[in-house]
Amino acid sequence: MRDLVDAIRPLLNSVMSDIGVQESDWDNLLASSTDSAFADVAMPCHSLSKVLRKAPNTISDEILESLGSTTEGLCQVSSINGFLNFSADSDWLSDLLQEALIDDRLRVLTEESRVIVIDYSSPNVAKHMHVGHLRSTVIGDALNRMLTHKGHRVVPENHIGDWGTPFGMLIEHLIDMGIDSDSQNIDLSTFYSDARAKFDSDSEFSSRSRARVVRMQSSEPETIELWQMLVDRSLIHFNEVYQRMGVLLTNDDLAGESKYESVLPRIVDKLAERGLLEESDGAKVVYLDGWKNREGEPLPLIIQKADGGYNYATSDLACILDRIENVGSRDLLYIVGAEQAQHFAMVFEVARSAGFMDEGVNAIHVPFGLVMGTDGKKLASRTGGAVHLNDLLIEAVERADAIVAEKNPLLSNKERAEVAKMLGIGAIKYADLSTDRSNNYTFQWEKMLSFDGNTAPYLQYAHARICSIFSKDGIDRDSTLDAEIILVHEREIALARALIGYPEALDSACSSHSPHKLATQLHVIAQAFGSFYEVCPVLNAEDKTKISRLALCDLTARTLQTGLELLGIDSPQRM
RNA sequence: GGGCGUGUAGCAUAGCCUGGAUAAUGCACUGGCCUCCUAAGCCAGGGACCGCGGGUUCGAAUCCUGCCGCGCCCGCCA
Repeated sequence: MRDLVDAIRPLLNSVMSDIGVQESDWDNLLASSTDSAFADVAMPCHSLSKVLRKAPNTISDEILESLGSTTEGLCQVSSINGFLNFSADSDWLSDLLQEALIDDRLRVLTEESRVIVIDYSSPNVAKHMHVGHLRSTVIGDALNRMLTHKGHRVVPENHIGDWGTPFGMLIEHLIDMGIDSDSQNIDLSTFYSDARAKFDSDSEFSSRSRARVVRMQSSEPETIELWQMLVDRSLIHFNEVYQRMGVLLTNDDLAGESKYESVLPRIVDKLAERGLLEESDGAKVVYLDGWKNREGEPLPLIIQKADGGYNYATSDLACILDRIENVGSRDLLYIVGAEQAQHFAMVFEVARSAGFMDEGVNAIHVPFGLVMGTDGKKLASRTGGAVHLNDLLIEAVERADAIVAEKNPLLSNKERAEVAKMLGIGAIKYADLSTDRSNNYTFQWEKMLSFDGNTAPYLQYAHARICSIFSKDGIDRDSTLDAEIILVHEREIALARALIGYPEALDSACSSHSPHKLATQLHVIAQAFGSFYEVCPVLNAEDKTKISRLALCDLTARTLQTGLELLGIDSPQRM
């Protein structure tokens, strides 16, 4: 109810100064009511009793009287127990809805455009994408869409793991398997583990693997060619998964570790120039105040290993410099699991100390919890290994297909397949995006694919029901744009309240990087619609009411569809 | 041992940043509602010492503090 607060504030301004209360004393008292049963907006006056030396309910009574008729056409005001309660008038609500109706952006404002780099997904070359990449990819994709919608230039960066010591063994393994063979034939599900097993058991293999790393780092053409084969094979896999998931990432967004490899020595030099580097057991490290290891000794951030190799931290520092100097961004988001919180805290601190970023740069680790199985442990396959993301997505669509086939046998095979994809993928994404990302969440097929509750199918169904109203009578959706919205029934008014909360929820979701705040509001809207639709006939209503309700339906559908799209979820017309 | 996160009805969650009234939502449960626009839905009901103890405050799920449980992290992996 941000809009109502904004509308009431100027009215209170003069009243409050008249009774002798400074703006700073009441400014943040005026806010959305904690309980919508009382009011839309409320102002508790208890803290003012110190200033005015009067009882809270006397104060709220006085303010109510002073407001007089100024709130007419805006809201009803009452004074109870020291609270001023403001309830929006239906005319004011309908004015806002009509604004939204003719607005492609549904009253969502754009912000002053910033360049925002979002680092997400980050799978590893030569490995299958697995469930560990799910949340980063889904949350990152949603934030990408949401922030772009708010008017920012989002630069997605997929920091794939395509460099480092494991590539020695991977390349040698590729050679062993026959380099002439088509890279299409590389089986990513076993490639890495096969190579690792040989590396651990075969000393001849491990020694040539180590030699291969050196050749790779000196950019020996033959080695790079083999490396590129592995990368290319993996990109085909990544893109297959991304396409199936419907996320925005493409090859243009790749910013793998190999991209930064050549500038790492420069990073070391810069840190040395700043006097930050120290030597410890042959490694070059930075010690930061306040960080201690298990033994209580100073904990370093390792910049260069004793063997001369580099770590993830160094690559991250190079990334920061690149993003600020070359991409021109001052907003860096890292959609990475919560377990890496310490790593990022240290990296950001070093980057600041080294002058890579000043205080005005927002480098933010956006952490998330684990995906748990129903056994309460980190989700794993039956054999204990990581669950392949592709398999998960395929299963989601298969399960959705079976449900749709049962619920709506009339759909053609083609349409059912399309709907199943939207429902299945939507269900997985929504399950992830509808709760606070910092919680661990339990992966449950039945729950996420249920048509009841706070799920993607429930929201999609609400949308599809509205579409079917329009198609039933062959009514053009755009025909309602100039409709007069008349809110009479309490459930029409409840739906209106839900709808005007959309822009606010989106803004809140963006500023806190918490997509669930948008998801929660969409669920409120879908619920309010379901409740409205049950008792408010649309097509069978009289002229003006019918047009008004059609407009309300259209606005609801557009809000659900747009909101879901911002979460990366499609809304079928029929299901 | 230190750090980060988390704990809210049987279960899953929102609310915590920025304190406000009878703690909200979903699943499950109980009962009701289809000759009428998708019942894949809707309505009603029961169910919570908001982990525990202190503190601050007129007022604490929310802020501070101490415990407890759970998860994760704590030097050459990423």
